[in-house]
Amino acid sequence: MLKLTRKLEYALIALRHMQDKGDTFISAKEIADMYLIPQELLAKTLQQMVKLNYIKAAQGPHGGYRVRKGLTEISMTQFMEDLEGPIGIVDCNINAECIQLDNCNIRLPIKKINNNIRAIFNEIRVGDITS
Amino acid sequence: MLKLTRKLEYALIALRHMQDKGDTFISAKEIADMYLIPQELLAKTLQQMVKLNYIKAAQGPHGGYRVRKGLTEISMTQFMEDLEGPIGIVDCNINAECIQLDNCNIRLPIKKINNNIRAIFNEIRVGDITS
DNA sequence: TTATACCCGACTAAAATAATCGTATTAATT
DNA sequence: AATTAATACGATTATTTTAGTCGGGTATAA
Repeated sequence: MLKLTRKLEYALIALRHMQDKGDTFISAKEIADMYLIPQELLAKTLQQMVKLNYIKAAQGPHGGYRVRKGLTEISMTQFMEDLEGPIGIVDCNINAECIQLDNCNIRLPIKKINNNIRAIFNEIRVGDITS
Repeated sequence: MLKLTRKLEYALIALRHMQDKGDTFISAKEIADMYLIPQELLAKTLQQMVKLNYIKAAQGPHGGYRVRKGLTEISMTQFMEDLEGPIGIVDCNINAECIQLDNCNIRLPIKKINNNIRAIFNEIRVGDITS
């Protein structure tokens, strides 16, 4: 309940590690070995972040990934939703296709809580975690 | 990601419904029918809440459940943790048995976020949702 | 030309969550 | 006393989500 996914954890760990290394390209393997993360899984996450333009990749020997400038300024909400889709503590906050419709008697207060949580992650920058 | 469980939803829906009905005993069936909740599942949740002394049960025909006074004053944190166990957006906030130990480079900032979320639920009373 | 590293889709495994079933017990009603 | 409507509760199954693996491809430095 209320858990972050491993993917997000791995992404943040990798970002922080890369950030520490400045401009040099870091391979997925190096990070995976260092933090005991399954390499293939990490690689996929990194590839996703390349597509999102969060990081830059270089192929071939001595290749790897490095963080793009400015990444640290984006909010955790955006980061998380880019990687994992919309945040919603209950489904009706996301797809609105609940069978209960108006019959639900806790919809509004739950929605408020959801907004509170979103607000937390809006206040936090990726850089607050990775630098 | 960051979802509440159905069990909690069902529990809150049921509590609110019972609260609206005051002192009369409401059967699991009535609530299940009304909100299209699987009856057996709801029943189990209600039984758990009986054990937690959140509600009172009465067996036999015209039996059912009713809310105990004072329930609305307890915090959502307590409520959620009573029903589903400790809140932790990452595992190391709960069982502390992460293979990475000190090697983890995002432990502290994540812990802060976890505290922020817990703080939200500490501020909210069950009654804020069910009354 | 070889070794290293990214790329990417398909697949499998594991864990968490959700739901069901069967049997027993309780108590109001007839 | 029998019936019926309800809770109690453990065991089991099903579903969904999350996590992880595999295989074949492409790029590039040495």
